[in-house]
Amino acid sequence: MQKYNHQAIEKKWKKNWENSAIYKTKEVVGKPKYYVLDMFPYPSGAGLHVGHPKGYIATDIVARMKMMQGFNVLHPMGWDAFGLPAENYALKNKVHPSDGTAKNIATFKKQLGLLGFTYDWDREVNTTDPKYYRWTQWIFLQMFKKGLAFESFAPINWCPDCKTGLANEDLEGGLCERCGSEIERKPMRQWVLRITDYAEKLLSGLDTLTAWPEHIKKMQSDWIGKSEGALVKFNVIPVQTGIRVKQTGSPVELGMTTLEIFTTRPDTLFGATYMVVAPEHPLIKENLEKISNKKEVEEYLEKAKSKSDLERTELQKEKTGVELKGLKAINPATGEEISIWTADFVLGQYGTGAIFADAHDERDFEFAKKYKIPLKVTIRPNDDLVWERVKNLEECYTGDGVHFDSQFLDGLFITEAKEKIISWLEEKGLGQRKIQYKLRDWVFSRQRYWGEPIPLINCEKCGWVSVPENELPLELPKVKNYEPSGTGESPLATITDWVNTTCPQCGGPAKRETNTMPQWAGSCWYYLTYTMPKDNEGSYDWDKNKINYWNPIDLYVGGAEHATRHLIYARFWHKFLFDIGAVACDEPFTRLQNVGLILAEDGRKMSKRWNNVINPDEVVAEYGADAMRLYEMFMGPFDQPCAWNTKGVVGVRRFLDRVWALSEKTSLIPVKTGIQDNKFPIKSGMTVVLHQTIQKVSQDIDNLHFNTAISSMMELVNEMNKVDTISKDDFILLIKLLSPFAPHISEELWSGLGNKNSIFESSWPEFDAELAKDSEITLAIQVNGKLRDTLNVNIDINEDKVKALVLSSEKIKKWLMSKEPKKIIYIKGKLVSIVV
RNA sequence: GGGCGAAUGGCGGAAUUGGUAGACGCACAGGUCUCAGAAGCCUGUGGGAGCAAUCCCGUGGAGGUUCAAUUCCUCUUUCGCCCACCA
Repeated sequence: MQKYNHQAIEKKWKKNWENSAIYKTKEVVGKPKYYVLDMFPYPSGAGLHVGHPKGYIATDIVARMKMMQGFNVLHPMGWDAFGLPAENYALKNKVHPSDGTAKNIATFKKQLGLLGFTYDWDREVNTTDPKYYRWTQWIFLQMFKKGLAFESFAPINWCPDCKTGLANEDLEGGLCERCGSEIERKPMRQWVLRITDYAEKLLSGLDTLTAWPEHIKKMQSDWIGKSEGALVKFNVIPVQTGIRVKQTGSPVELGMTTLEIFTTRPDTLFGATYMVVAPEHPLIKENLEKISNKKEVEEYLEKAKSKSDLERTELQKEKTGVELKGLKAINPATGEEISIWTADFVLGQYGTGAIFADAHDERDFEFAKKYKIPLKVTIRPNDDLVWERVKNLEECYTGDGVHFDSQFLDGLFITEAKEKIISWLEEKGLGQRKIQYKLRDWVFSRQRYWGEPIPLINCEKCGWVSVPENELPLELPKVKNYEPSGTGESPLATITDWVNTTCPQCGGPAKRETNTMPQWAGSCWYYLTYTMPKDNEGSYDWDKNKINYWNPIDLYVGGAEHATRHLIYARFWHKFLFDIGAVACDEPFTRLQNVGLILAEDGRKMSKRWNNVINPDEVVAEYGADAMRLYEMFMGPFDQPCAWNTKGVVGVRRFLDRVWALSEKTSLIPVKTGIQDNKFPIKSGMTVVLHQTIQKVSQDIDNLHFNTAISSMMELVNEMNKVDTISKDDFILLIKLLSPFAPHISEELWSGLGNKNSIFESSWPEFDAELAKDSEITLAIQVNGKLRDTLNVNIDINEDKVKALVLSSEKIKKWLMSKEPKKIIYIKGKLVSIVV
């Protein structure tokens, strides 16, 4: 018997699999389909470290089991190669992004190849391939046609380091998610996608995603941030040195304007004692001359403007603001005049950029205390002690209670009061019901080179016109200088012969849009491409039959960091495609699983910076791809972060060595009949534990509990090691269970048993509940809740017999101390509990 | 500040409609093999007491429910992740 030589075996089978094309995606009629997908990587210059393949190993295991279970399996891989990381890498290493990307893809592909995945490389996609982004552009044009893509000049997030505008989702606490620079707000011309039109669908769709982790759904619904409330109009009037201007003439003549606010608590309107507008609110600019402390206000605005977003959030402990003297608002419910303030804790971009303030909101309460603005309590808490403090304005009460001093709301609790006042506002024309979302529209253009060109043309006469669909793809021109200009113009703007074109509508002179799409564009729909057929030139066909055959994805695996970006964006695009009839399902990912990060041995993230990166190539060379695959699945729960430990690889390698050695024990035992269809009429000594393992491993793979699947196989192997011989049938079952995890060694052992086909063309072992049943079980016997004895009995024993046996046990007699048991509890197959 | 999740031996972790805590692996110790070492194999391995049988304690901490709690409830500590003035 030769020693297990992983290098020779893995090389042999990789080559063999390539030649036999067993991983080509099949669409056999009558078989169910299973589409299992990883979030595709962007091919960075650093190559893979051992953390990257964890998710890929998991999907590969699922894919292989599903294949053996008789599914048509689609398990593809591709490259998300546009965007800032690829471009920054290229700039740093002085290579053209397209050359750098091609090189990195080759490295990634080689590294993935070492691990023996089942990818069908005929279906590989690359987002930077014009044949691919032809359809990215096409989808964008459909959105443009439907008014979902629009030009905006509003201030956006600008990263001075990356020299580009960014979406809200690209920020982390006011910093650029990519480079950590402080973000500025800069007014710029932008293309924006109206994702907010889909806010409600994106939110309600979450309820249908029963196979998604709850915390991811929670993150998405928080990000969408739905609030139900009302818009309320306040009249604003000028006052002169405290004396109101006499009310004669029309409101307009009086200089009266209205200030609209959004609130989720319209029921506190009777207690509104002041208002606050954001520093950028137009009310200030429009009424500047009427403001008596104009100078003070202007100084405050100047200060607020110079504060970055980061400062604004960091300085949140202390709220600042200034009153707009000379202006007053009229509380529409009470008719009282109330003061108006500006403060930067009110955000210009949310709601209407203005609020009314009352005693039942923490921030309003705090601000009023600081600036000694009067407050009026209108809700009485149930608890008298709390009420005492609330009444004296010592505590802000935000909970439910009975309204008072609120006219027709008196005596009502919050929910009823809200309903009633909204009806009243609507009746009087003072306001209306309103649903507000935190989700912002998606800033979709980047002032960078390495992205999909936005296929629009600006004509002096016709305005923005689509590039005709039959002219797609609009290819990204090759340029020498692709560094970002920093002026807010894309590097493409300098290529005049590309920019200057003619209008497709009127034929007149026109200019191309020079901004490109963001990194996230290509990943919004790539999973559809894997299912689209290609013609001889490699062009994709939007073949609805094929797309709708494979989609939606049955299992999608990737990192939790994509919860609020890729996964929201992709759902948005998919829902749009559904609405225009381009796809048949309205959610793209039926089931989602998160991969837990693999940390370095020192517990930190693997990074060049810490010099703690482990390269998979070396692990594969020393211990084998099978050991590496097995270890990454064995190290802990799949969705939990876990530190790498090379000693652990040694452990699973020993396990593989033991499996290898086991094959020796099988050589003299003939194969029983019926092996091919997994029927085992003869019970061997191993049958019970074997069938328990079949059940456990099959269920665990379905649930992605790989660590316990592996430990149960280890237990089986330990059992097999205890006996002198094992039947070939039993051994075959073991290697079939092992094969999705460790494909190379399993294939070698399978072929060593004389099989001519691949183990992955054989069928998955079927679990037989009858065969998995133990005939004898161990009962635990407790006295007063403490374990005092165990009892081996036949599985079919009846209750009376058990009780008699228990009471006759010497150990138990000792603990009963000749007292009469008060109660005897028998849990069938588990335990007997005696109470004295 | 808010939300979500977690806490089990020296380490990674297992155990859920509440039912024998510590499976499996690592590490460690003893043995075997060897001239010797490595590897492999066998045995042991939560803490404490005892020659032993056996007993006591034990799942971050404090209570509670129960015949029985790692599991359920209340409070609390620590850590991780996400969001962060969203009216």
